[in-house]
Amino acid sequence: MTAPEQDGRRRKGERRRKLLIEATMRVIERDGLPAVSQRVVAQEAGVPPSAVTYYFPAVDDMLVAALTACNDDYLAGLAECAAAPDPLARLAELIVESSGPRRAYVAAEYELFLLAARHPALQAEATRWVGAVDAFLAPLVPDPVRRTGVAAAVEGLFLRCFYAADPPDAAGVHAILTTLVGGQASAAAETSQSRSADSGSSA
Amino acid sequence: MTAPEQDGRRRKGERRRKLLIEATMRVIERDGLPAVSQRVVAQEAGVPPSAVTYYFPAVDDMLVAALTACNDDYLAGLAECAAAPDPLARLAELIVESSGPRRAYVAAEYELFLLAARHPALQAEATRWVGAVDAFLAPLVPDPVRRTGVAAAVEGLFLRCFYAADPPDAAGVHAILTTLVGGQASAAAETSQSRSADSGSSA
DNA sequence: GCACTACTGGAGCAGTCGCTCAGGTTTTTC
DNA sequence: GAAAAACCTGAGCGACTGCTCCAGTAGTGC
Repeated sequence: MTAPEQDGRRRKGERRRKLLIEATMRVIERDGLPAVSQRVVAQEAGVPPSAVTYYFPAVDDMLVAALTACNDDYLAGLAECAAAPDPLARLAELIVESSGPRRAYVAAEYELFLLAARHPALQAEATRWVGAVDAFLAPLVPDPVRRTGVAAAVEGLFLRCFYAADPPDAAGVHAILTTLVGGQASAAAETSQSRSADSGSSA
Repeated sequence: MTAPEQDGRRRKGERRRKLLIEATMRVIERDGLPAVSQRVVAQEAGVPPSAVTYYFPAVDDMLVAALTACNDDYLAGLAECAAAPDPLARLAELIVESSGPRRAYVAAEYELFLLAARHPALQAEATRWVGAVDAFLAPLVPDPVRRTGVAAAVEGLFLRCFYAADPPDAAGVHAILTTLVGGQASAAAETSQSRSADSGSSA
């Protein structure tokens, strides 16, 4: 009765499974979701095509696994933002990363949303993400109507950073977020929004 | 020297070209962008596969044409919103339609954004849409920082209406938009935003 | 040693893919 | 009428697709 994580065979399998998911993400980033196929991913990962079939019975399963993993990653990033001293500033950084090192993840995340309309398993993932964003914003934006609007803006900003020719920088995104959250603050106020006054007044 | 629009041959060709684009949109809505192929679109349109090749030398050309047509359609819708007595309310209706009769167009529009990162021709289309939204919001939101935020929220709301299991209704979207635009107005303010200073926005 | 399980990977099948091509029909021009 | 232009199509080629099958190998438990 060896535990799965101690079984050398299973550990090797898990490692390879992860390798395949990462390869899938790279393919999505480079050539888009339509380019994902067993053979392409296999070559990207440096494994024979049949290995892909072994870990993911169908291509669809591989896609779901990759997109779910991507969502996990984003949720972890969001949790990190919430724990930061200035959550909104950290979120702005996370958003801006979409134009650089994390391009693959944004592409995958939005392919996820698009696929969610047709795929029940991914519908749940999309809902999970939306719920997390709402929870993240709750302490900062008490009004639920405004909060939904800010959440929508976060989605839009992710998207814009991904496809725009000249994406905004972290400071710009931060200014936008504070403006939408603050409400009465008209222009990009230089007030560092680091005080936690709003967390106590309306909890 | 007959004008192209009077030539019976060309008119028939244009009609068929339009038919193919509409078929492409239907395929995108039903099975997603990866499902688009010459043969599938041909069957959807009820024409032989070679007819697709005749009008669109490559599948990529067909995709670009369909997505551009979709963008044209959205830009026309936005122009109509700007001309309405209450632009924001009309925009809310346009957004909510994404969960119903115009599902195909939202799917296509976001596939456009995703493809834009890789395809120059679609990059220009995406920029055109973003510019139009900005122009639409300009009279309503003077502050450019806030305006960019509201524009991002509009994108996010479109997306949410598309994939959400229970999408918001027009009144809800309208409340969100007025809250974000109004700034200090916390809940859905009843202020009718019916000034007609935005007649200059063209295209 | 043995049986058992997890993983490996080459071969191959039926189907679809994008795309070409040669020849056909309809419409316009002269 | 003839010639030209635009539109139309069935056949088919090589490449790729998802997926199956099955004879292997490596690691585990006894």
